[in-house]
Amino acid sequence: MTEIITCMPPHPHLNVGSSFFVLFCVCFAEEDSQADASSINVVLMGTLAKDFNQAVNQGDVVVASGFTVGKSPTVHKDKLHPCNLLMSGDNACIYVFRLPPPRDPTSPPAVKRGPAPSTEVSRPPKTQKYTYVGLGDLKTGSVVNVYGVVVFFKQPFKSRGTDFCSSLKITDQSNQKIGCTIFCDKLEDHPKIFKIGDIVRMHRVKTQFFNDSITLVNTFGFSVVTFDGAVGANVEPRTSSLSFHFDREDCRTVEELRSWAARQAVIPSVSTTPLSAVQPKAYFDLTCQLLAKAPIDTTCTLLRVWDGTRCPHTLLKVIVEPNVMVGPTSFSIDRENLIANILVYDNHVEFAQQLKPGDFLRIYNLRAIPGSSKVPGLTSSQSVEVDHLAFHLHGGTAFGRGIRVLPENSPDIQELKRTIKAFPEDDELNDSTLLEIWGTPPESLGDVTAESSTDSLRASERNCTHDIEPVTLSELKRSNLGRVHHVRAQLRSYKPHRLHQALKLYCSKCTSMQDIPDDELVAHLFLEASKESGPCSPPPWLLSGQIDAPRDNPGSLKQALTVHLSSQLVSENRTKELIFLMGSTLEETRQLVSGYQNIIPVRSSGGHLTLLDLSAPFLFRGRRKYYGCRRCSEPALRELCAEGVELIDETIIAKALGIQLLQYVLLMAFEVQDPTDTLEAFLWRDAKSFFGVSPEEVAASQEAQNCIHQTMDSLCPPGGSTGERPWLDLCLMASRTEDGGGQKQPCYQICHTAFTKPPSTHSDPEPA
DNA sequence: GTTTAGGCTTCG
Repeated sequence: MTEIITCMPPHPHLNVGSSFFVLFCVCFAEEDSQADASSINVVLMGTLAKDFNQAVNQGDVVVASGFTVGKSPTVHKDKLHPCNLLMSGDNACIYVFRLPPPRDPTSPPAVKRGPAPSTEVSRPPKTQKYTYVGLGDLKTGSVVNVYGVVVFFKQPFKSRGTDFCSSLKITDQSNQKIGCTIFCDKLEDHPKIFKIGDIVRMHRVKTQFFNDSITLVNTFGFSVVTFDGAVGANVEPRTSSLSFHFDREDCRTVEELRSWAARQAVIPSVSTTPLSAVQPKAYFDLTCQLLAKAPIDTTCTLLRVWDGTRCPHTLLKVIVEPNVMVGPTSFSIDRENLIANILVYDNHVEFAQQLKPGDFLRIYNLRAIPGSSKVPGLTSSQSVEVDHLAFHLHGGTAFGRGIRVLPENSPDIQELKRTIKAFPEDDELNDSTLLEIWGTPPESLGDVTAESSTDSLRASERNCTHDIEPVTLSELKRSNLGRVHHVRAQLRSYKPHRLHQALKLYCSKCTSMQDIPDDELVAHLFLEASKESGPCSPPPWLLSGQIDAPRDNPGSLKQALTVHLSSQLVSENRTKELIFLMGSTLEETRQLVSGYQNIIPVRSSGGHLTLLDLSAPFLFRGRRKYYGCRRCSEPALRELCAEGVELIDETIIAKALGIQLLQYVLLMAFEVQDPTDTLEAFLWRDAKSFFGVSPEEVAASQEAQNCIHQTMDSLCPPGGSTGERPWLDLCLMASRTEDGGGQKQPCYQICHTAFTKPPSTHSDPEPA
C-alpha cells in the first residue's frame, strides 16, 4: 500500500497528447534506511491513467497490482527508487482510498468532485445517515442533530472565555422555541444567519436543562449549515465547511420548514427598513453598502452607508479629518444626500475595523435618534446640526445588535444593487450631473463633429453628445461646478513627463490609486518567495511537476522549476493555458510567458501553497502583468473552474483567487490655455479614448508607449513656441473635490475627447 | 472532553 505524495502530469514540455501518468509514492511496506529509495515512481498508461487522474487526490492511499517492475530512467534526476512500477496491460489495477479528513472523523468524506466510476479505480462506499430529532422530542443529556427555523439570533460576539458565542432561538413544527448557544473560536464555524426565518441544521449539539427549559449547546464535532427561509428560494447551504452531508431529504426538510414557517407567520413581513422608511426613535435593521468609514475615537466609529433610498428626515452630518477617512472623503451633492452616517459604539468598533468600503452590510437593531447629540472627540459647533436624525448602533448585543457582511449574491443584496444602480457613478474625479448630461439624446452629434472636422488645425475632437457652445477658460472658471463644458485651448504643459509615473493601478472597489510597484521590489519579492519554496502540500486539484528553468546563458546549468497544473486542465490537454509556478525569479517568470498563457507565481508558506504578496503581480499573461488590491482582495488558492471556459483570462483567474483586480490607468495633468486664462485639467478615465490605446497596453508594449510620446510631442513640441501648438477641442467635466486639508476646490477632467492628428501646417493663434 | 452564555435596547 502506498500513499501518494506527488501526482505529476506528463512533463509539460513533453507531448501532452499521450495519456500517461507518473506518480511519486511513499511505500510504507519498505522499511529502509535509505530515504531516497522509500519513494518509487509508478507509471500509468492509457485509460487507467485517465480514470486514475479523475479519482485521485494527494494524500490518498492507493493499492497497485498487476504491474511490472522496470528500471527507473529518472533515478539520477529524481533520486527516487532505482526501479519503477509499470502499470499497463489487462492485469494492471489500482485502487484509490480516501482517508477521512483528520478534523472530523465521523463525517462522511468531502465530495467536491464527482468520482469517476471505473472497474479499475474504485472507492470504498460512503454511507452515513443523519437522524434529526424534532424540537418537541428533545431529552436532557443527549447529543442530537436538529433542524429549526431561526426566530431570534445574535451575531457571534466575543465571550469572556476563549471563543466567540452565537446565541439563537429556533423552532419547528412542534412549536417549541429552543434556545441555542454556540461556542467556536473561529467565526466561520458559526451559523451564517442573516435574518429571522433562516433555517439552520446543526449536527452534534447537546441538550441541557436551564431555567426550566431545554437548551442546545454545541459539542465535539459540531457543525452547522444555514439556509434562506424564503419559500421558493434556492436551497443553498451556507457553510464554510469543506465536508458536509446534504441530500434530497435535507432539501425536503428545508422546504417543509419553509412552508410551515410561512403559514405560522414566524417570519416578520418586513425584515429590514430602507432609509426612506426610517421612523425617528425606532429600532430597525438596515441593509446597505458601506461607502466610507472613519474612526472617531476608541469607542466610536463612523460608517458612511447608503441603500439608494432617501431618508425624508435631515440626517446627521459628522465632520472628520479627511486623512482618517477610509474610502472617498467626499461625494457629489446628490449622493451626499443619500448617505447615512452611522455611529457604532463599543464592541462594534472592533468589527467595524474589518469592514471595507464597498462591503454590503446588514446592521441589526440600529437606532434612529432625533434631535442633537454630541459626537465624541468633536466640539459641539463642529459636530451637529440641530433637528437631524442620528443613527446609532449602541454598545452591547441586546436584541441581536450587530453588523454582518452579506455576500454579494444574497437576494437582498441583489435587490439593493438594483436600487443603487439607478444612481450614477461617483468618485472624487467624477460628478453625478455628468451622467444626466450623458443622457442627452445624440441629435446634436452631427453639428459637433462637423464643426471639428472643418478645422484642419485641430488636434483633438470631442466625441460627446452635449449640445453646448464652447466657452473661454475664464468663463469656465466662473461657471457652476457639476457640469460639462466645451473649450478650445492649447496645451501649455503637462505632467508627469515620464510615462511610468503617469501609469497607475486603480481599484474600482475602494477607488484607491497606487503606483505600479517597481521591478526591483517585485524581483525581491520573487527572490524571497523562492527561498521558502520548501516542501509543501498543494491542494488536491493540482498536479505537480517540473519544468526546465530558462537558462541565463547556454553554458549555465540546467535547473528545474516546480510547477503545478490544474488536474482538470491536464485532463483536457490544456496544459499550456495555466500554470502555478514556484521558486522562479522575476526574470525566469518573464521568459516563461511565451510558453504558457497564464502564469500564477506561487510559494510555499508553512507547508502550504500560497500566492505571493500582492505587491507582486499575481498573474503574468504574455507581456501583461496583473495586480490585485491589497485592501479589497481576499486571496486564496482556489480551484479554477475552467470547464466550458474557452479563454482563461485575468478576470476569471482573479475571481477564482479572490482577488480584486486592479486596473491600469493613465493619470496626467494638462495645463491648458487660451487667450483668457489657464487651467489644469486631468486626463484619467477617458485617457484610452484620448490616446487611442489602453493604459493596459501602455504598461506592456513599447509601441503603445511610443504612441503616447508622439501624441504628447505633437501637442506640446519640446522647445516649441506656443504658436506652434495645435488647438484642442475639449470636453471638460467640472466637479468639486476635496484637497488634503478638507478644502473644497474645483476639479476639471477631460472626457469624451480623442486626439486626432498633428496639424500639418503652422497655425495662427486661434480666436476663442 | 474546560470555559464562555443563558436574548430582552440607550453613556454616546
